[in-house]
Amino acid sequence: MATMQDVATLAQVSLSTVSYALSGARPVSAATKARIEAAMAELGFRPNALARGLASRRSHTLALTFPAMETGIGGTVAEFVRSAAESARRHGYHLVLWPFGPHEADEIRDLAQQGMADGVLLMEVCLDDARVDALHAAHVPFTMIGRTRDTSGLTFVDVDFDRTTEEAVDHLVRLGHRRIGFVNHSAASRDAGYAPTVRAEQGFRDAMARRDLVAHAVHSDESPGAGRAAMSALLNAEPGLTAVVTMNEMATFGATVELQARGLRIPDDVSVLSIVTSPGVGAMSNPVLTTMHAPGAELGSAAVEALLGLLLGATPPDAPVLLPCRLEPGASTAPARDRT
Amino acid sequence: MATMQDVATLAQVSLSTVSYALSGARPVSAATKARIEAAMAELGFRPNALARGLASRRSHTLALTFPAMETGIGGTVAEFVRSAAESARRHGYHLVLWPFGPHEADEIRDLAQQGMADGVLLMEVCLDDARVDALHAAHVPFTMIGRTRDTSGLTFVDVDFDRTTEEAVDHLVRLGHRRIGFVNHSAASRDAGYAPTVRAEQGFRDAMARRDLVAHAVHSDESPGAGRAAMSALLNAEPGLTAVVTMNEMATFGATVELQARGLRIPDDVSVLSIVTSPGVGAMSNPVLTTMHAPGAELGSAAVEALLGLLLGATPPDAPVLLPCRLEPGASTAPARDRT
DNA sequence: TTGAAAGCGCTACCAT
DNA sequence: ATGGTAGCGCTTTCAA
Repeated sequence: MATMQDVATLAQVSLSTVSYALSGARPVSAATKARIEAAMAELGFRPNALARGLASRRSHTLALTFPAMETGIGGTVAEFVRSAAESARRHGYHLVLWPFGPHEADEIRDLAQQGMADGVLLMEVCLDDARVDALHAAHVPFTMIGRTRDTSGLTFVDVDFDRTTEEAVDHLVRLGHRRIGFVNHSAASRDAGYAPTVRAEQGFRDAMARRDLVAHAVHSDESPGAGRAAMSALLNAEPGLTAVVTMNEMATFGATVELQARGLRIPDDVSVLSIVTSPGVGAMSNPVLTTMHAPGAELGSAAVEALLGLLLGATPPDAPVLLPCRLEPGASTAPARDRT
Repeated sequence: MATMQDVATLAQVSLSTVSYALSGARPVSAATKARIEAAMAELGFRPNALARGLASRRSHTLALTFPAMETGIGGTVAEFVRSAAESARRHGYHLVLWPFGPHEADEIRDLAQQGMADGVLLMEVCLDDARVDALHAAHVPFTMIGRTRDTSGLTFVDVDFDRTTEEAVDHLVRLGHRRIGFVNHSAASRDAGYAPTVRAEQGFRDAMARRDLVAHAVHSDESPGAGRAAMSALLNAEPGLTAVVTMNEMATFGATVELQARGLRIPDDVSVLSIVTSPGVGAMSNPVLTTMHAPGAELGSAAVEALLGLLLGATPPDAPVLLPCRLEPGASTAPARDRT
């Protein structure tokens, strides 16, 4: 492998000039630059990333803590990861995956202090998250995907749950629905401080209250069976239900089954609107679900850019990035038909 | 940040002894080792990964080319990525994501030559793959996920399509089915040399031929609409069809819709067996699909271990890893009922 | 069992 | 506009 010194010798310039020609950190005459580039091409020179990192004290690598994804995650996370990796690359950075959960704050901090990454992207942040404190204390630059309860002084990107639930309810209310249910993630996730579970429910309740409507919200484990039971519970609590908002993909599939089992047609009798969904899940149902697709890709690039901003010295948290889910029309929502 | 020299000074030993105490590459007396460890703990010492990599000429990082996932990827890839990242970590390696497609062989080679990664995991390998030639020519250690047409001298892990299709057909034939269809990935993917499309169809045809059965195989784009059309084509070609094997998740959802639309019940009239599936997709249908789940996680760790083997000098390709998909019983396959 | 020192291949400062 | 050079924080010979 050719080194920078080899290039310098061949181009008959000093090593440092080659370095500057490459980084552009100081002007190099067109003539010498041309000779250097010719030499680099001839030798097939590739600058050594580790040497560069060691000398410059920047690894040009970002770390992404990769969630455990026990269950039906996948889609949204995959979109996010891919977008983050691509965005990092566009900015000349690598993305490394650190498969650590919320309880391994020390491991994450230790790795960060090994200098393999210049900053950390923290996925699936909980309302109270030990990793946040650990990284903060260690002065490791990081941005959160999601956000803790208190975000003062922290950088984050997140789904705008308030706006998403507001728009979901708005969509249904405009169709004439007034008896609307909500199938959330599991009670366990809420107890674990999983923020989306908490924020979405609050958003849904607020949106309903704003319209003087009664909010029927239930939790469901991430399985069709649990979703079916949740739908059943919802219908028992409010027999006149005409629409349901779901934020739990596996449960949604069970919920539609329960509706069918009761002889309720989608969307004629009950509208189903699935929010914060992965790409493609809407198409997996019949009829195709109306969904509000989680902005995984946008969050991925936004998170990378926020972190790079931090690295460049943007001490104050830039305008927090809050993105709503976009409505993707399907065939599972329709005007309300009274069934009381 | 404390350096190794700081530790050495505090422990009153030489820098090299600290290094050896850490790596174990040469014996260090228990007493000095204890002093060194105390010093490291006191200083909160973390060895610098870049310096280590530069000096040892090993980055302790593996690169994973991350597929573009234009289409319904997601689940299986996510499983694979997570498992690979975890396995790498267990072995003291990092996993970096390189978002490059099959046509960016040069970029992948260049990055590999920057020394940021000791080896490359190549996902979604095509039958003829430019990346394979590029990496081979550049002497970059790599292992393929999937395999090219000619695998001589190459290391790979892959789904055992022969065994998977054989077991799929076996499962159905044991249930009395003889008129069995196959819904494959798109014709475009076959034309692009996407190996699973080619290998699965061949495996299906072989399995059917072995039993003197007629193989009805069709391609379908990755969408429910295309899947529905494919199912329709299959039924028109063979009205007496009693079972269908699918290897296309989005298409599977459309296929079941087409069956229902024709008044055919699953599994009473037609059995559906979905192969090489992502986790959880079976549960998204009603009835729950019988599936053969792609061994994403197993492939991930196997791929990492194969690559690490290469790095340790295992020049000869170790026993190639070929893993079949495991049957996960659902409610979509049942004994055949003649409909001719 | 331990120490000293020569790099690894760059960046960035101090020169000129 | 260019050159010289001191590190960056380790690994790994070579010596003792």
